[in-house]
Amino acid sequence: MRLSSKFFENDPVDCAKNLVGKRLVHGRCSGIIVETEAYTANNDEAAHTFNRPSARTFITNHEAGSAYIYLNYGMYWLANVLIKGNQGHGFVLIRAIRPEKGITTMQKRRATKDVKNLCSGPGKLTIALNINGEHHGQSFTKKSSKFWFEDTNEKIRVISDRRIGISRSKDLLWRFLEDDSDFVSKKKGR
DNA sequence: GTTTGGATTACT
DNA sequence: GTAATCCAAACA
Repeated sequence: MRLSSKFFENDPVDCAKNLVGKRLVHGRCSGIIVETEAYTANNDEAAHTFNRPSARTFITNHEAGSAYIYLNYGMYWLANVLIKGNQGHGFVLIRAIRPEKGITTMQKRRATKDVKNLCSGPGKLTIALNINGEHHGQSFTKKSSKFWFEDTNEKIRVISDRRIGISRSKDLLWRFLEDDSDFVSKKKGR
């Protein structure tokens, strides 16, 4: 079952947690999400909404479940889902997936054979799945969507950790990942 | 028009 | 440890 827009009309932090274990599909490639991060439009200094008017405009002009995709460090596309909850809006950054289908295609795109290294980071998975700026603003939840999320029967132990690569609001435990997974960008320190 | 700061990755 | 590389925003 594809996730409908209802799924993304919720609290961004809950959505980030709940997306771990779901399947992300684009074309013939797919994988199980093992790592996400939440960013909220209110009171989160690390979110784009804090100092980017364009991000706030994006929220106003798009539905829950739309893709917010941007170029980071001038080289890597990062994929987010727009979340619009009653309590507040925000984004969920997809940070890592465990590859399922289309592995040879992904290996070619990423120029590596190591499956554990294919999609273990936000910039890596967009390359492997061929997601880029052309997809900015497109929907994850429509019938006509090129990419979408699916429910699964995965039994995954989800743990929370501090978000990675940000300088502000570092102490919030808004990174969600599968415990002891080999497919995440970074395991939680013990 | 110029400067600044990134939600990263691969390589040494 | 650090180079690679570019856009939006802020400033002048």
